[in-house]
Amino acid sequence: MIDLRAARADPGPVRAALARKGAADAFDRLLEADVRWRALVPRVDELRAKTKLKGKPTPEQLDELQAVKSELRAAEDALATVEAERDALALRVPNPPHDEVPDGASEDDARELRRVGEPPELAEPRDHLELGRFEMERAARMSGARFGYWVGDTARLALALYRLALDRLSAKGFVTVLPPVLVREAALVGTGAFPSDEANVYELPEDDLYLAGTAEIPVASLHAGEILPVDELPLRYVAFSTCFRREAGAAGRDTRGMIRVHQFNKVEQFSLTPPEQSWDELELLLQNTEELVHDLDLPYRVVVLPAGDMSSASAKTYDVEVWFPSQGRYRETASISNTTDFQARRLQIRFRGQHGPEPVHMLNGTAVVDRMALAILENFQGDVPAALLPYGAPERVIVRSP
RNA sequence: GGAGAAGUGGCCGAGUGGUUGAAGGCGGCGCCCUGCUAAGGCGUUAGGUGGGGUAAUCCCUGCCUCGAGGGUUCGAAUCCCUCCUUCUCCGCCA
Repeated sequence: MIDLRAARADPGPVRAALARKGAADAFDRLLEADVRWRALVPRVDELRAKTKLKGKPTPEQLDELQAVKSELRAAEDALATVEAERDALALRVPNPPHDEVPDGASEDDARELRRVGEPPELAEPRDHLELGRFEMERAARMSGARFGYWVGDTARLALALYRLALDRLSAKGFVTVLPPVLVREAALVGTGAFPSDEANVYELPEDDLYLAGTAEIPVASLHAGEILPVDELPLRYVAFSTCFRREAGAAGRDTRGMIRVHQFNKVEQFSLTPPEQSWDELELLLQNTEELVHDLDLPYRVVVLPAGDMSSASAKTYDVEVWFPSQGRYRETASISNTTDFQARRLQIRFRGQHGPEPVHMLNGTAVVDRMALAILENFQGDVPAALLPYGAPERVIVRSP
């Protein structure tokens, strides 16, 4: 949710920023509905004021009140209609991108910040399907395409990866969370996943519940509706969860292997900060992710996503992309975003500032994800980085059958 | 799944149809008092939103909000309905 009052006071810059996300039109329609809404408010307020009495009315007053009331009903209905239109439009306006975010809407428009580590020289790299045990055909017979079992050493590698990330972040003061992954619609609206990315969310209509595509969804709602004491900020969490995505619109992409599946596990960082601290916090979350990838000896690069390729909630997103030898390119394995006050407005998470309650800023970022375990398999062709050995990973992933 | 009770401001907690957006307490903030500390005194302190004024972090003013949404009534925190949540008991269960 954008700051509507600020936007109508000075719409120019907001509109220009939103145009970079392709949302200038949505913004215009919102402002137009807002104008109509504000035009109706004074009349309704005036009629409501007329209905207020301090004691029992006289018979003459009663007659007058009846007349006012029917007029008021009509005015309130009109207001409610316009208000619903305005609110629906407001949900469709994304968070304006930060000035440093590049233009463009495709992956190719991302701005590369740096490359760290050297891709390995491999004559004939085997891919993760050969190096790990995923049982994709058996999974497909059970659950369909884009599912896989992690079995044996392969599973232990993944578990060690999660434990490494959870331990590291816990040591940095992030509070560990195991959240619910079945959530109501409000949690998805609150993070901006609805209505912008509705098609990618699994729904359980019998129970009015949805499967969260990331721990960001339930963790963002942890403090929904609260006014937080300022001395408790920043609040930092690290959550482990299974993530579910329909991958609608990804037909034909990454059809081979475990790169893009409907269900995966992720360790996610999440911060709530005062507004003036959120850009430093974004760098901190990125640094945490880079440390993990670096300590896993994975070659990677960092990019800034272009305005049109970010989520609706994000003002600026860094992706950490790890080298995949079987594909000969870097692939996204982490996404770190500052949603500024966008989610905080929707979820009404505030802190008590100098001049009353203000929305906090909220940030989320991948720490580690299953896809990194695939990269580990491919970059070291089955050998396991030393950092994972204390967490129960095998020194070398051996695939046994059946 | 069945039966019952309850949801009020940052927190606790009064309030069963009309000067109640809401007593009192705690916490917070300001001032005073006291070598320091502790204690004490006085005052202040819900959120949202529309409009107006100003150099303004400010002031004036309208409206909405007592879990959410509907309804009854001239008038609802208070009565009715639906939903959500919490607690107690029973049943089931990793």
